[in-house]
Amino acid sequence: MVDANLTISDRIQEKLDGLTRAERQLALSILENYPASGLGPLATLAKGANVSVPTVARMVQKLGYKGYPDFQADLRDELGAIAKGPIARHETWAGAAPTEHILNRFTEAVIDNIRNTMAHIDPVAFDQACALVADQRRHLYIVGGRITHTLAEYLFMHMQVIRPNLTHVQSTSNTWPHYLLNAGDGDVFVIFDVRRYENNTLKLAEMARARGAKVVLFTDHWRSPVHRIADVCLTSQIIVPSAWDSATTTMLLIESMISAIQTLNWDSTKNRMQELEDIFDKTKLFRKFT
Amino acid sequence: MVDANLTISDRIQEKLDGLTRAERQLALSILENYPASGLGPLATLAKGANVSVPTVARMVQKLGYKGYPDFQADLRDELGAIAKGPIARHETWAGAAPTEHILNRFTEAVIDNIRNTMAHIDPVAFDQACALVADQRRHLYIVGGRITHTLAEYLFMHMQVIRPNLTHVQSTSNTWPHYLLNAGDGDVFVIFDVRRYENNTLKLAEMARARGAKVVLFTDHWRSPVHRIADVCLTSQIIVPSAWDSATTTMLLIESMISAIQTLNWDSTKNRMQELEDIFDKTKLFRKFT
DNA sequence: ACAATTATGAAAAATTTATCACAGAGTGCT
DNA sequence: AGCACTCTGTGATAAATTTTTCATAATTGT
Repeated sequence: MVDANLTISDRIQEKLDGLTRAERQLALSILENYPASGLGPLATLAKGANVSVPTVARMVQKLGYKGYPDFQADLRDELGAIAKGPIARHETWAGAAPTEHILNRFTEAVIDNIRNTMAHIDPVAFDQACALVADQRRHLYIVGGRITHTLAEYLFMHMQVIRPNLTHVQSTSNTWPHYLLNAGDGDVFVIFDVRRYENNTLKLAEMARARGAKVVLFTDHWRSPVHRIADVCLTSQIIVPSAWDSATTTMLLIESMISAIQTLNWDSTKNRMQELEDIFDKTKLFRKFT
Repeated sequence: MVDANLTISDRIQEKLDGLTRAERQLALSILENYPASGLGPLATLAKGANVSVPTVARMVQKLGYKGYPDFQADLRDELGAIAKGPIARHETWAGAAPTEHILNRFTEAVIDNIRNTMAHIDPVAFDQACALVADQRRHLYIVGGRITHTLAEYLFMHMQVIRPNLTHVQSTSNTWPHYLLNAGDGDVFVIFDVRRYENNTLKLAEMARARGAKVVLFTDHWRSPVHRIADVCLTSQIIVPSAWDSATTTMLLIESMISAIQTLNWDSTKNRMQELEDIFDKTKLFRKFT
């Protein structure tokens, strides 16, 4: 047992730097489901963090405990102390900051956006969109606007790993008409368009449609005019306490889509990822995971 | 393990009448310091309630458990569910889709990431980071890597509106040494580095630091090696059911930061936004809001 | 008040759980 | 490229905790 006035969670975070890879992996696993996971048997904890049993024993010693049971005893004490005090209901997200701190206000707004977006989304439409984007026979065009081009790029980057035959187009660039030259029947356009909707984007969507391409639209819940011609429309709520709109919810939809498509195309994705790994290994662009 | 939707505390109270004297004595003792006392060794619990060891074993069996460890496991599960809070416990987000639909699974993971990130963030560090990035006397460099360059760009785009005197650098590009030439004392580097940590990014950070610049790091909770030299380190949890990591939580932090800085610099931001509007109006790049 | 029944606790047996010592793998350094 | 280093996991050993057994005490019904 060690000093008080400092939760074990704090202590772990503090010592995080002094820990080795496996130990840190373990420490984070403990914090992830704190404190419940630390109150179970050592072996269970080790398994949950994908580390070996002695790693746990070593880490708790580094934290200053005599052994795992000692650590558990302290955890239980802490739990007991919390339970006795006024049960502060989790109204705040960043626990250490007041409710009015921007982190809490912003996070609350984003959670609300997510809840609303998910409540109104049509899973069938989402699945359709995924199927279209996953279909390797169709050339895939990903289109972003002024603000949304970063989102478009994020999707593009991941789709590049999953499948061939795709292009990133920026509607704000004046080169996009050139891309349309090659687009045709059965191709797919994923278009991002949120407030302030862009005229260029609408034009591009119309022309793509005229050429017989499918259109998947990511927009906010006021809906870009593109939605009238889109085959599938995915809307997100984007309201936050800021002068700008939030892209977080849209990002969540994009990542869900990537995850879904990766599953649909898993065989080819797996191979392509492996190849990518090999290339990175050869170029030694990245450090080994530490 | 038994049915859900009923806390163990409830179940004990319910069965209280069916228990014998010693067992009731024990039950009340458990409830007195719930749930901490039930998570310790059986013998300790027995001693605390002044009953014998087998009494405990018998009572948990009456409650429907196979044995004491089984009882403890259920207690821990309950504890885990409480800690996650009512919002995270949401089972389905996309109401129209089944729980196993990727939208629900993914969203749940992201909410969990957000909760964890916010639980462990240091608001003081966050405020410091905001102050550094907001300070217009310092030149601001925003650095992204292979995956993170979209996030970096997103921040860059917004900061461009808020303040002058900033540069977007890509650590994967081989032009970054040129940017460092101009960097010096008192400048600020916002660096994004998540798994697979990039050697280039680390080098860049080191050199920036050597030149007397401040370093603000956005990373995942395994922490990029850059964190050792960073002045402020903001970590996000990024685990999702996918072959890739999630950028959504990091996006949330970035947007919170933008919102915070916009408030700090509100006078200048307001003017700059107005100017931007005027320019857009002139170029007629965007449709009027409909 | 006595017998039958049930509850309780002490102690031993069985099982689970934690600790220790050692060897292999991976890293970084010269 | 080779050596020394640290870190990590496997298997063996020791410790602890839980379960079971059984004898005794308390309780209830007649």
